[in-house]
Amino acid sequence: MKSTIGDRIREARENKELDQATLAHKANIVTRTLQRWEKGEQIPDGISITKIAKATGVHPHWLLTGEGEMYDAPVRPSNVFQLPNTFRRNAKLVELPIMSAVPAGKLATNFHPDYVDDYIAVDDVRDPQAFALKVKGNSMAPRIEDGDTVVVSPAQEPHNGDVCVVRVNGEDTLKKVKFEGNYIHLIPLNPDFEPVTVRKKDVNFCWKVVKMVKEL
Amino acid sequence: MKSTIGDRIREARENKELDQATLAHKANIVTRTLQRWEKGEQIPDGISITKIAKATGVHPHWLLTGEGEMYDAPVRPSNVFQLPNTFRRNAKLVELPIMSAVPAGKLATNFHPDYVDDYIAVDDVRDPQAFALKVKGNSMAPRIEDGDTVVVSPAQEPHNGDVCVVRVNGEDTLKKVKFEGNYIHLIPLNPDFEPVTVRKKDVNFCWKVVKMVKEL
DNA sequence: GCAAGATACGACATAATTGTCGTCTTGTCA
DNA sequence: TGACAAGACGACAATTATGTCGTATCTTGC
Repeated sequence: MKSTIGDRIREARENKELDQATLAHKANIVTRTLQRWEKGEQIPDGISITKIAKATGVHPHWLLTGEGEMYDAPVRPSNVFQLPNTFRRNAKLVELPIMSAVPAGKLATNFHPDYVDDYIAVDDVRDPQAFALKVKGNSMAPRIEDGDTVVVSPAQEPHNGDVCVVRVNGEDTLKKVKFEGNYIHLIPLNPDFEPVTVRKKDVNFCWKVVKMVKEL
Repeated sequence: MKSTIGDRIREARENKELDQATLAHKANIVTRTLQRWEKGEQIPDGISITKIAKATGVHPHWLLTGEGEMYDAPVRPSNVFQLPNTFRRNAKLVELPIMSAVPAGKLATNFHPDYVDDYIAVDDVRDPQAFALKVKGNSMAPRIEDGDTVVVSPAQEPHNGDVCVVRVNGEDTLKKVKFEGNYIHLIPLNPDFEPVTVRKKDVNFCWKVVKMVKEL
């Protein structure tokens, strides 16, 4: 039972948590057309496939053929650890690896599989790249405290006000972000800490936090 | 000046030395349609693109977008699979992908990331292109046996007496090598097998084996 | 020059895709 | 219960792609 282009378009869209109208708009087509692709009633041309791939962040090769990697390797911590796709496709409850971020400076081993020390079960996380992190430090207190676990979803676009895991020049922090031109403001929730403004080009990645788990 | 899908179709076809009629037949379309694609007058749908890619042996991703590699690398595995550099920098302990070589004949898919089935941790391997292979066959017994894992370092120049992974006319073997003019002697360690002499130009690659891991 | 093979392209009918509009269903939430 | 968002889908016209046929151009080798 192999998947069709339509199936993969839908999977890519749902992983990004876009509705049909939004994705259609991004790809510069109308909703009805996207529906027909997803239903397998019609087949998109090459240029449209490229647009869909760009809008959903998946690899065009995967979208086209179903072979190879769904997402680009560099951003996916999944080459470190990945659950089989079949495990997630029809599952609302998934198990995610918990990585412990090592102290800054030891960049090379950050998010290394050797640092997977536990797993957490969460529901409704569809991003196959999602994983969990143990928080160190109290800059986000009281909402997020030292020792809490956060689930990050790299596939999702971060927006103003979102809490994100941000790596700036090799240093990882967990902050609320605000975008302004070429700069990003990193705002701790804890008033004991000062907001920081960094240049976008200094940011290695900015991953949206979609869930937070606190152990009592 | 960027190339279009049509340009790439033509390039792929000409590299394979197919005429329009032959390729069109392979892809189950008519010549006129192929002409219109190559001229950029019309745009093929996704399924057609896949067929063209298969018939010409190029990567669908390249055909579609012009990005990435056109072909599976015959001499260099780095584009096939590479761990992000950050995972290796300053690291003595690295994790390498284990590729399983698929049967000869399926040359194009040899060492393809889809065939990465496991990882092995080794220390002191600095070649960022290094990867691991599961050995098939017993021609190197008793020192290297079927099922063992070897680490190859394509960046290193092989010399007389080194054990290498050699691909001759599409067939992979693991032998001790000895260079002599335009010829290479491939010497099995197992006396049950005979040495073979091949011409250098028939050798697709010759990669030095730097480590061998045996599971007990 | 001539023949053969490969490519190019116009014209036309057919087939497929797309955009637009309207209606229907389902699930969610206040 | 009603309002609303997301999705599904039928119908129609407009657009685009495809197949078929005929003819023209261009090498290449004899």
